[in-house]
Amino acid sequence: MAADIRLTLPDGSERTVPERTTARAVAESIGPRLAQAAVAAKLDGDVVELDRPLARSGRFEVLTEKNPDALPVLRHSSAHVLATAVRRLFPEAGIGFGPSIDDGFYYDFQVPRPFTPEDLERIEAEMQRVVAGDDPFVREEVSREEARRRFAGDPLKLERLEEIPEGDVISVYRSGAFEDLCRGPHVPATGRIKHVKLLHAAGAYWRGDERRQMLQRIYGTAWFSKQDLDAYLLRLEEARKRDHRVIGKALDLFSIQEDVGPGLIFWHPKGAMLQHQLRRFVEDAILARGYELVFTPHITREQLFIKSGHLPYYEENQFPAMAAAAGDAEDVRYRVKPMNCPLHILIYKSQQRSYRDLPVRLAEIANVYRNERSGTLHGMLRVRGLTMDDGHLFLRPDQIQDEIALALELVDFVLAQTFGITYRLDLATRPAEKLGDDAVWDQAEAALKGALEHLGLTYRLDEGGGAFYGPKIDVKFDDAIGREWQGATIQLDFNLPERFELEYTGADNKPHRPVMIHRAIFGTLERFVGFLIEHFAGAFPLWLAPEQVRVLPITDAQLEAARALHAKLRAAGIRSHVDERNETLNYRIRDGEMMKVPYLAVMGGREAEAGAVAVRARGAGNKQDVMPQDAFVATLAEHIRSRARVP
RNA sequence: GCUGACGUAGCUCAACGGUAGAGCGGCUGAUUUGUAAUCAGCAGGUUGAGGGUUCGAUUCCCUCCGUCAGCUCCA
Repeated sequence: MAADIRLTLPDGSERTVPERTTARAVAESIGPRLAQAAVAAKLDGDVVELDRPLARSGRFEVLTEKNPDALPVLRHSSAHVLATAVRRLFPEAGIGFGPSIDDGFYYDFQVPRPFTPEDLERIEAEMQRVVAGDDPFVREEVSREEARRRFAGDPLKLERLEEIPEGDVISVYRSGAFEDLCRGPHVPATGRIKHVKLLHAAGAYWRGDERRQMLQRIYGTAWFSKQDLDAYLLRLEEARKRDHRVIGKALDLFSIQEDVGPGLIFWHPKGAMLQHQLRRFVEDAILARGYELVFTPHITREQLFIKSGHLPYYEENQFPAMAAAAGDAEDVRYRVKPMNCPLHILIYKSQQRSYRDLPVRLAEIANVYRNERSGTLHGMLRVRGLTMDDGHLFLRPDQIQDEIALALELVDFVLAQTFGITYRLDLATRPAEKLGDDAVWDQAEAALKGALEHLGLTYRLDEGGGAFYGPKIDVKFDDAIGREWQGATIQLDFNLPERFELEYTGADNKPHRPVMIHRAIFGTLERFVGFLIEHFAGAFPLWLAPEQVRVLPITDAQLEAARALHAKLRAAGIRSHVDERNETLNYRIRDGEMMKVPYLAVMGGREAEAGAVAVRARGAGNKQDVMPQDAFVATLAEHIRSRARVP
């Protein structure tokens, strides 16, 4: 009666087994050791547990601990073990969701008081007892009525249950005394979870909605081997050393001062040099691409932002209004700008534009201020005083595709070709609170999508992630500990031209409405420099490094020769200084390496006499390169000119 | 903004009801050094701010400010 199904194994061979054979049975038929090592199985890309009867033919694979697809299964099961332990110690705890995430898992609990670090220790110890129990994970399919009965004491689970569409399978997983409404899959038994560690607890809104209750979320990580777990914990520690806040302090790049306020960056001389070089770089790049630089005021009458729609759509991110200026009517108020677009629009509007003039490309590296919520601030990566490398393009509709392509080319030139950064693209569509009609949004979203697809770029869809005035293509990157941030952005806008009644005169001698593109390449200098610090771990390429060469005379006898080399470097535009401190050479080399200076130029008696220099490149250890001073200067000057990624 | 943890010398950290300490860094002196820390001495703190409890508070309690992690929100 049972029909046969055909399973295609990874080696290409086929196996015919009766329908409803379990994955475990198939694994056993392949080999007992494979069955021993099996964690779960995969049928046509879907991960299933070993005891699940197979219902259809397809590509079949046994997942062992070596297979990366097995890790999410382990981690999801670890979340159940966590919940089991919490329920044992805190029987009154309500349960929310407990998924696997990158590198680990979490589980949300509804508890009368938040977990303390001591609670976490107790919970972790209890988890070890759950693991020792080696309870099998048992899957059961139940009716909606039965599920309601079983989760009667768990209001969060009941809420979730009611969202499962009629006709869908409702599955329940039980291990020991713990039962969860869950899709699975799971490892065979709790005993498979050996190398698990709880990391921290924090509040998290139920369903990610800040209007709803806050649950207590416990984060953990789980691995198949102790080595993997230790390696992961070491990786976290190493990442902490790359943190731009740590390096920024160690290399004296920037500070944030309580007297002045959170989210406001002090660029110290070395950090300011980074910003200076980046500004020069991007200004050259955009001037070569037909942009014109502008400068606009930092504060404007509030009326401008009412007209643009920033008030009220963006009001919660703006600083409150300032009083009227001397001589103004009393009801006039000023705002510090959170964006530059309305001001650039006014420059566009300051004269009549012909279709021949378009595209008009205006750019400004401008300071804007946004009233970001206090809990979101993060070093240089999320600040209240932002230095945007902003640009606004005013186009004829027929120029949209080309200009988006040019903007994407510029992004790639700066990020990938210059810095070697790999980035991801998101297409962010209309948000809930938005300006303008859906028809206009349809058009704008289609144009961005068309440009991405025309260029053959892969992208993710960020539903609802657009700006209030238009959809955008965002560039995303990760920080040292894997958090995702947005850098460059290209935004298409049909709304602001409408609100400001922008026009150009067409070939038909009639007025037409231009389209706008808002774009930033770095995003903001704050976030970009913060990211670069982590990307390079403070070891910036030569052209960007605040201090490019440090000249080290071995003894005072070489002081004059060292100063002479320094003068040659300076004359060639190279940022150098002489370390004249009364310390051993070893001490000064160590300091130079720790300060990430690209080249240490050691000047000893032999070199001074020969007009040479002993060059130690950053990170090259004690491998030194003795060369004529002129050759050294010329080589560096060329690397700087070409923005080579050295040393 | 919300939940929790944490704020001690320039930096990294000790001390946890009884006169606040170390290493690094800084300064001074000696040393003149050949590829990742030379030695010695000295200076440096109303323990984030304000209140309270106490004979006595860095330590316990409250409020505020800030930082960190997460959530939410965003370049």
